[in-house]
Amino acid sequence: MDQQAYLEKLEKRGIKPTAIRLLILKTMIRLDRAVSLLDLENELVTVDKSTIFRTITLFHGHHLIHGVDDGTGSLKYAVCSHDCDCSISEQHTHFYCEQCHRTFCLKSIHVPIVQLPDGFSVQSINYVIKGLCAECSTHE
Amino acid sequence: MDQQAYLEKLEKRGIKPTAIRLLILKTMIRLDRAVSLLDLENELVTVDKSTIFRTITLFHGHHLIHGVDDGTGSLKYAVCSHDCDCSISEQHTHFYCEQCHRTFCLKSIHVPIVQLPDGFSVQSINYVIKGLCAECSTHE
DNA sequence: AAATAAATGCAACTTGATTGCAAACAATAT
DNA sequence: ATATTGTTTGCAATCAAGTTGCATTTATTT
Repeated sequence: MDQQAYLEKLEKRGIKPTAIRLLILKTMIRLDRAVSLLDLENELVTVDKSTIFRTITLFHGHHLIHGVDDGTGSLKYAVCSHDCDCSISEQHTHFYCEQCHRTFCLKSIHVPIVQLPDGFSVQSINYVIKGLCAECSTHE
Repeated sequence: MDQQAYLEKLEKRGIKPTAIRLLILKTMIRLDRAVSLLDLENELVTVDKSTIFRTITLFHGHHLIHGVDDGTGSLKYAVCSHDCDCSISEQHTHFYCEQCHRTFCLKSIHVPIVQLPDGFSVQSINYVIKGLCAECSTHE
C-alpha cells in the first residue's frame, strides 16, 4: 500500500491528512487487528496519548475506524474496509485471544442476527468470540 | 421467592451467606437485568462500594453471576439461572437500550454460534444487541 | 510577513476500579 | 462465658485509563 492510498483513505472520509494522522492510520493497518489506545501508545512512543485519543475520536466520528468492545474493558478500534458505512449488514465478527490478548477482525464472517422480542429494535450489534487464536493453539 | 431460596442459591455455589451478600443477591434478582457496580452502589447506598466490588468478584468467581460486556465500558453482571454452568450452550443474548441504558438478559435467546477459521477455538461468546427496548420504543 | 485557525504536547483532572488496613463481626476453641 | 482466630466490612488511599484546559507549534490564509 503506497503513500497515496493512505492519503485517499483519509480524504475519502473528510479527514485532513496530517503527518501524525497518517502515522496512526498506517500503524493501525500494519497491525491489522483491533487495537486499544494503550496498544497505540506503546507502538508510537513519540506521540502523546492525548493526540492519539483525539485522533482516534476523529477517525471514529468520520467512520474511518469502528469500535469493538472485546470484553477487556477498554474499547478497541480497527480500520473499516474501503467502503464501509458501518451499517449492521456491514458488521463482522470479532475474536479475542485469551492467550496473546489480540483482537482479530473476522471480516468475512458477518455478525449473526437473532429475532428479538416484540418492540425491541436493533441499532448495532457487538459479537465477540473469546478463545484461542490459531497461532496460540499451535504454539502450546 | 422466600428467604430460604436466596440462602440456597448462595450455598449451592459455596458462598457463605452473610447479610450483605443476601442483600446484594436479592437486589440483583429484583432488578432482573444486568447491572454495573455503579448501579448497585446507587441502589444500595448503605453498603460501601468496596464491599459491593468484593462481593461481586466473589459471586462471579463462584459462577453465581455472569459478566456481560454491553459496550458501555463498564462490565455488568446478572444472576445466572439456577443450574447454569456458564458453558457456551448456556449463554444467552443481551440487549442494551441506548435510551434508558438498561441491559436486558434475553434468556430465551441463545447466543448464535458461527463457524470459525481453522485453528481458532471458542471459550466464550459475548453477543450484545444495542437499540431501543420495548418500553422506550413506545414512550417516545 | 502578519494574522488566523488547526493540530499537538504537556500537565492536570475525572471517574471507576482496586487495594491496604483497621474495626466489626462470626466461628471456634478453651 | 471468654478468649482466640479467621472472615467480612467500611474507610481512605491508590491506580489506571480516559478526558480536558491551555500553551505551543504548525499550517493556512490574508
